Amino acid sequence: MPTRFKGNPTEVLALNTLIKLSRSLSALSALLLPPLQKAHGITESQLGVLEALQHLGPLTQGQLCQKILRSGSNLTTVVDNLERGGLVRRERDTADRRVQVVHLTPKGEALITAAFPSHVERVTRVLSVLTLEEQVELGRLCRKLGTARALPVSTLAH
Amino acid sequence: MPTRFKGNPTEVLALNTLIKLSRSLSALSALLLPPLQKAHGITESQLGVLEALQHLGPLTQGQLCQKILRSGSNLTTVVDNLERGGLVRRERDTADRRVQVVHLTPKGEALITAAFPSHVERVTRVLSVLTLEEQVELGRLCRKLGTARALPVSTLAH
DNA sequence: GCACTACACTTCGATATCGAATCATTGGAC
DNA sequence: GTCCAATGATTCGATATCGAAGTGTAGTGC
Repeated sequence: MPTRFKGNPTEVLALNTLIKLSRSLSALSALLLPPLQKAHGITESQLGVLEALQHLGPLTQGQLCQKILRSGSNLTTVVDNLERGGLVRRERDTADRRVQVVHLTPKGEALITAAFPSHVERVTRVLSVLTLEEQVELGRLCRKLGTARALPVSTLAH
Repeated sequence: MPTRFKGNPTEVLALNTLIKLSRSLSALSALLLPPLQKAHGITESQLGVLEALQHLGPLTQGQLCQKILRSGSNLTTVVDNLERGGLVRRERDTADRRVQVVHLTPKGEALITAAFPSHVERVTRVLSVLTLEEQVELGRLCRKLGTARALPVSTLAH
């Protein structure tokens, strides 16, 4: 499974770590998303949007971009699909007419209320292959990784 | 950033751990993929296929599916795009005519040879926000997570 | 040698995802 | 008031990704 790349040990470690990270998330997604799709007909991104709206109230599309870490153009598509399914509605902000505020509809509210608990249960069940301490440590490492920045090219020259 | 979900602590921990895992990978992808795209015009999946072919030699599409953990239909698309770009070619297996063997072309070989070292360097640089020990531990936790299985529904009833 | 099952891959229709270009609106400079 | 730069969202064209259904080939049982 690990890379066959012949590099120095630090490079091999970094590559293999990234591969494991990527594969673990793929594996989790394969376990968690089909039930959402089959039982409620929604995707991961749609769940993210619905959950944010339920817990935080109506949000602008820009705010939703922040929440689900996707591009603006992607968010337009996801909200389009949710709107077509009658789960959310857009409302133009009267103060700033560039802004679209996204609201949960009663149907969307009902769906997320029905879908989220069992999703949480599945997540908890799947993550339970790690002890609670391991989950904390994994979270810490991921959080630290998330702070990585692309260094300026000049630093390549050292 | 963490979920607003009001559940028991175990559920909240599991959800937050998953969110951090997902966000860390998104953050890494945002750093690593644009350079690949800009400098060489290839995507992450295409890199995965080209790298596998370079290190392992010609592979069937089924074998490539195993390597990059994607569905067969997706692999068809990715190989289609690589083939259109002249980076790989398909060759029908003479012994079993159902099988397509994917080969690197000289152009593909040149591209992956040019692209991979700088990619590895970027990966190493970005992962270096973690110590080597932390990378090892992160890899171990991810590996363990990847062994998670969906439990049968009956186990929900305890 | 025929039928049937299994397997490798492709096709199809859908959603996700991005970046670049575009559109509409806002708010500031003047 | 007019121009202009910035901002929020959409559109466009591309690739990725899936599952379901379809195609063609292999191999098995009889």
